[in-house]
Amino acid sequence: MKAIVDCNNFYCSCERLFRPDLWSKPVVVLSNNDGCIISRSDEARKLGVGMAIPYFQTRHIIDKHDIAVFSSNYHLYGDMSWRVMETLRTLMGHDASRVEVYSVDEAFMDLDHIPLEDLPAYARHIKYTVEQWTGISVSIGIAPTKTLAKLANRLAKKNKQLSGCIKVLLTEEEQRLALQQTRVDDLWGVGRAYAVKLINWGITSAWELSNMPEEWAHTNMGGVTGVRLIRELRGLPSIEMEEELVDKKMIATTRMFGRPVSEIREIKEAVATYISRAAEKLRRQHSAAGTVSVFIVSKEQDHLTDFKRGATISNHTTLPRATSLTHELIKAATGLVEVLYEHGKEYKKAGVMLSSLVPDDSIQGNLFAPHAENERRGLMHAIDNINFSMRDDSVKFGSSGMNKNWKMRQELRSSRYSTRWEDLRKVQ
DNA sequence: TCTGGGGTCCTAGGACCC
DNA sequence: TCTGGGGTCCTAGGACCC
Repeated sequence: MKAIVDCNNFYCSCERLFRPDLWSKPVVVLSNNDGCIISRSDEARKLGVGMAIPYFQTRHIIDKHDIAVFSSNYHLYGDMSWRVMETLRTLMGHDASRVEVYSVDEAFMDLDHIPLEDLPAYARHIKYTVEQWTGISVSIGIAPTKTLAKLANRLAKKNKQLSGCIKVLLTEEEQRLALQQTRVDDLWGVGRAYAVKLINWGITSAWELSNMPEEWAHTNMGGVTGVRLIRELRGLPSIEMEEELVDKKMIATTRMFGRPVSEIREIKEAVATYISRAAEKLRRQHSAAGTVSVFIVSKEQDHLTDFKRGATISNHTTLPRATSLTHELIKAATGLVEVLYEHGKEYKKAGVMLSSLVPDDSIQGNLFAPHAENERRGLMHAIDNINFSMRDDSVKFGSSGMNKNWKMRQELRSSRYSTRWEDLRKVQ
């Protein structure tokens, strides 16, 4: 059997850990640039604050009820996430194949070693332990497949009082009932596009979908993906646990600007900054990139109605040789900016992508490379170490700019309680 | 005025080869 | 006049996830 363990309102829970005064108060956390609501406490949800809604649109509710608002604080969430996952790994005897970290606030667990009749009690044990050790409350769904476990988890969250945040689907009868209670558009693996199709075909419940033939799913729901979904709903495991720590195949850094930008110098600064960040991620997994891509999005008049479909233009460069050196990547990327940039336009967003990743086998120093290059590699390493230990961009390249007027807004960020000495809570 | 960021997997179709 | 078939690799784009 598989379990999914999911932290309740994760970002809000993290913020509350260090603010006991907010423990039963409504709280929300905003996306980068203070754009959208990306986490809300149960109290905030009950007051009518929507998920993924722009901050300014829900501002009237927030002000009226004096809801606590935080900009996102990823240092804090990343650290708390690590603590939760370590707890789960400890419970599994550090058997790496039994815990798959699925996202910052979710993990799948393989519970095949626990007798079926013990699973409800074992789920309570997991929940209790995580809450004791980290202060974060979790919901747990358990079922024969990942997809059914996700579905169980959803049902557990829907009625926390009744379920105690735990739902276990052991028997076929329990699974059938759960499928009948779930709409297709609430399934893991069914997004907006398929939901519209399915409902047009008259398939509205997960139960109905599970009874469709596999060939039909192959034709109409993205080939093997659709077949796997249907098999999973029927209790046949088709999406296996994944090994941890697989290297990324693509690394991206993209951001909205804090205000519209029209000067090429500023766009280059931003792109150089994003490349520096992406190159750090690249070196952390000991990879080198063979392709650099850049995109910029201009500010269109109709962005209010259709803001996602902005006028995005992008281009990429294949490097003569894969590299992990920041300055080489910056050179390629700023070159692309010159190709893409149009004088007189205003831009609201830019991003970089590193792909065609290969192992950086020259990390130890390449015998045939010029001496100067090995020195630069040493410098990269030193910069990464300093930036990591300071948990900030203490050292950076001149081309990334010093003023950064284009930088995103983050006006309401909490302290980095758990990762910076100067932000540690003081006990009087 | 104000709408996030970072990924993965899969398929179709074109280019190219024999 | 007559113009195959099958394989591989790559890319773009669509769909999904949190």
